[in-house]
Amino acid sequence: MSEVSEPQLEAAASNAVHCPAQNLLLAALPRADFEPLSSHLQLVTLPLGESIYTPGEQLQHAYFPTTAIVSLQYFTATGGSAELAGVGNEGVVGVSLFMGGNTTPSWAVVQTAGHAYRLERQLLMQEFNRAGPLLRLLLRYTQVLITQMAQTAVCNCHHSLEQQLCRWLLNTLDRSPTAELTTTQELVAGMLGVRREGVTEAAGNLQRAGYIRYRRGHISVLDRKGLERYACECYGVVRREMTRLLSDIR
Amino acid sequence: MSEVSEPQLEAAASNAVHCPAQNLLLAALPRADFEPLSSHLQLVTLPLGESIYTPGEQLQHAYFPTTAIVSLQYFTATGGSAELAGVGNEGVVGVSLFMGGNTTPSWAVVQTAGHAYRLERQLLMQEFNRAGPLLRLLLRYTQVLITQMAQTAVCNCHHSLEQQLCRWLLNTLDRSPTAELTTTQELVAGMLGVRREGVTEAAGNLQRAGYIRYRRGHISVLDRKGLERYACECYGVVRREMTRLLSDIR
DNA sequence: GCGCCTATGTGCGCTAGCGCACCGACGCGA
DNA sequence: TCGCGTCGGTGCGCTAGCGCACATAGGCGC
Repeated sequence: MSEVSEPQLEAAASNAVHCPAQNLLLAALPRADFEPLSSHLQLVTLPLGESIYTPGEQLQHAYFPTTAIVSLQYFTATGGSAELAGVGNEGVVGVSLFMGGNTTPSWAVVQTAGHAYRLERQLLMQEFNRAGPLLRLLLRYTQVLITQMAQTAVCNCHHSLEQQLCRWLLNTLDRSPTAELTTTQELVAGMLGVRREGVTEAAGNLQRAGYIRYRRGHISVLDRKGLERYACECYGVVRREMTRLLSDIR
Repeated sequence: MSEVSEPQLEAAASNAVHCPAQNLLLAALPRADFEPLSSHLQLVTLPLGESIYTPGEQLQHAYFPTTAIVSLQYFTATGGSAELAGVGNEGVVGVSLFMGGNTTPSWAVVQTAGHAYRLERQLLMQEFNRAGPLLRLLLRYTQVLITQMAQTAVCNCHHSLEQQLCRWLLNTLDRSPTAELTTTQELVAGMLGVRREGVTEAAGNLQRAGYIRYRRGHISVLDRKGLERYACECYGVVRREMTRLLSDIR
């Protein structure tokens, strides 16, 4: 497990290409509600493997990813692991802040390096407690997160490793700007809670089928439709629920 | 799947032994916040197998179980099923009401017949939108639900059928007044997302070990400590999180 | 008390995925 | 350009749990 260190604050000069509206939740916030927060949003760089939070750790910030992808993971007492859900620019890391628990038994680990805006706990809670659009937005998103976890539970139980891999690839693809993912089979195995060798085999099959191509730490998706056909229902269920819950907000 | 019918409203005469405070969330509500709701809480009888809600169904009530136990379940396209979480007198069925989605892709099915108080959507939302203790209480509980689902996902992935059975028995036991559970191995199999025969074998082992005894539709827990030792960490994680999140409310 | 429905027991072949061991080879950094 | 660390490929025996088929038996309703 990587050290828990402070994410690096961006120098103001490099902010030019970044903007809070790259995060869909922040973008969905009415101007009047966004304004008071905007000056307090700090752009941070999230390197691969960084822990955003760990079990029992008191959260001090909520993170709104723009280009980074964060994975909510649990690590078992016997060294196993499993991804519970992923968070990209459609969401926020740290729902336990406003749900009231402040910590969780799981980790939030950066799965794809990138950027996020973070907001201090007090400021988030101030705005949240005004019971306005931010509250509604965050609760809606939390329901999306619940759906993801539920579907992960089902998928672990009933679907083959290959189907799960398809689901995972599609989910990650939806949060990526390109069709090229930077990750190793070892990391993917950790997400799916299976052996690395199992992923090798499944990925090999998908490559032979022409859906993906990979080499040392990179996976390119060649045929998205193909993956969708191969994937189990779980991908679609979460996808639909995500659009349903988050689209009519804007 | 059983028909979705209106739960039976209790005749006023039989209310004597029932009381909203049997539900821990309602009991935790300060008097001033409980009062305006109290006259609108309807006692309902929930028979085994009844659906409280189904995928896509617009929820009209939230249900606060007292003696009933409700199971949140997902049914796959291929006829499989899995329990995502259970709800007893510690919680509420229908969090999607106040989370804003109003429906979920899953079912809520009565797993142990009993009673619940239900509250109309509008009334719940009125009180919820006042952003007072009820809101905080319900969000806290929702985090407990999230923890349950997360742990279910992990457990499905890493722990043996026997361990999962122990976890399930303990969870159900915690929500039951007696050490005698009324359920069939077939139903339990549906909850755990495994074959009925698998449950027969696992339950047989637990019986041989002296932890439980069962006969046609009944399971008695003889040695709770034994089950706890045999169970995986998942039971404890959820249990601790539940006490942490819900105890300091009262 | 009888009959039947439904819950439970059991056996058997099968498969997915595990655990382990070891190899090959890519590509980064010096 | 070389070396080495990390990533990916492969083989093998093993086990948990599946799918199916069928036997047994508890207990409810008449």
